[in-house]
Amino acid sequence: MLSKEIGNTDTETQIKIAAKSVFLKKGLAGARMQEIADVAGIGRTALHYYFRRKEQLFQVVLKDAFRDLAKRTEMLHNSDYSSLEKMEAYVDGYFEKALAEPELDIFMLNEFNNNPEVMKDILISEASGSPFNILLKGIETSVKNGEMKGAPKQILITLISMCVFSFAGRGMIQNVLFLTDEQYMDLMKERKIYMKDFLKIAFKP
Amino acid sequence: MLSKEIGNTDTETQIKIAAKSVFLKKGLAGARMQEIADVAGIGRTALHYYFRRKEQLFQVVLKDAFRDLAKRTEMLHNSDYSSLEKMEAYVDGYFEKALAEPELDIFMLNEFNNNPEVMKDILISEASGSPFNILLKGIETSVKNGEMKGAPKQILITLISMCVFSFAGRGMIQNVLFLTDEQYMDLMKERKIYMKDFLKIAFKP
DNA sequence: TAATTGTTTTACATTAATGTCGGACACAAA
DNA sequence: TTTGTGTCCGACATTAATGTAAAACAATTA
Repeated sequence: MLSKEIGNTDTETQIKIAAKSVFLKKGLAGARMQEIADVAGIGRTALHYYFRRKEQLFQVVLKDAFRDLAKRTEMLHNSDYSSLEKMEAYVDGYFEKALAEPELDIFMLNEFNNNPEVMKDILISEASGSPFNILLKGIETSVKNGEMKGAPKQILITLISMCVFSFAGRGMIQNVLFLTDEQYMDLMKERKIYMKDFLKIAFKP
Repeated sequence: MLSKEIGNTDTETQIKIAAKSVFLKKGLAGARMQEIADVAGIGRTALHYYFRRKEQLFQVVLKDAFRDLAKRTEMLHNSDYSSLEKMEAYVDGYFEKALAEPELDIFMLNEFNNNPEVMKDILISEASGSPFNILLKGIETSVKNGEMKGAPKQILITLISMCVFSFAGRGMIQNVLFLTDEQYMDLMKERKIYMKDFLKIAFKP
């Protein structure tokens, strides 16, 4: 009775957490309702009671995940940093979140490729507006002001590449450089510092 | 006797081509034997005749795909370019291949994450040795010589990021920048030029 | 032509996963 | 106590995908 109240973790959020972890690892097609139920610690039919179909559950998880990703750049709103400072802040925010949940990156990358229409819907429905566009606008004005050099879109892609790939490419990186999980994590912490330095000089006019 | 003839121009390679295209789009779990058979223009059971099980077919496709990826850096062997020249050559080779088959990147990225052991096996079994290590060695000596600045591993990851993400992140890029397929392709052609320029200055001491 | 080999198809068995339905159970309000 | 509500489970029903065995077919070669 009280157990239910205290553990603010009611079944529904338990399920969402479980589903997220399974979907991140296996993708939509690879995920099994049974496994999600197991992870959530409930019966499979109870799972269906909350989310009638797998697709439905997936949509919910996807939207949440996207919101998480978007949060990584939340700090950029209303900020009056310069563009370079914004980039630094972006990197900081990004790496902080990503170090805690490295699987999210590859998942989002896949979703953007697999059902772009869905992602487009989500992008539109999120009032906040795409965080990337904020960055792009900033970069564009910086280039005009002569603070930065290069084609704005290319600069943006370079920045995103370096952030996203660092985590989405985890398997590749570890395999190629023969790194343990700890070594990888350490390398990423180092990379956060490295990138902030790098960006400062790389786009200097 | 000669029935088999040179070059399996026949069903078997037809199957491999079909399987590759389906696996690239849907992944292992999402792919259906029926669909592969359809694409190959044969019956589903004939497919089983050639490759008894889906897993087996997948392995074959995966190895071939990896070989393709590795080929992108083939030119670096035995070359006596400087490290920067090697990077340029790498970018050239990479973009050339990737522009022709953009889906390969996200596929490989996923495979490295999903079954790293398999990828490790492939890496080892390929006598050529990991192409990335050739790059890394080159970068390391360049840094020692004072031709380049920065931690070698970070430089390598930056380079790979920029190549791989450009194509693996296609969905994300198109969605965020509102690009049609043509516009995306054009942007990538532009990016190839941009990157070669960029790399030259970005790592200068 | 008959035998041999290799290929494809038909028809089926098996397995696995999803989704649904009726009830069981706990708790709360009347 | 009864009635109602929300939650969860067991037992199906359904569907879909995989894999296999045996027959049909085609092409080649003795």
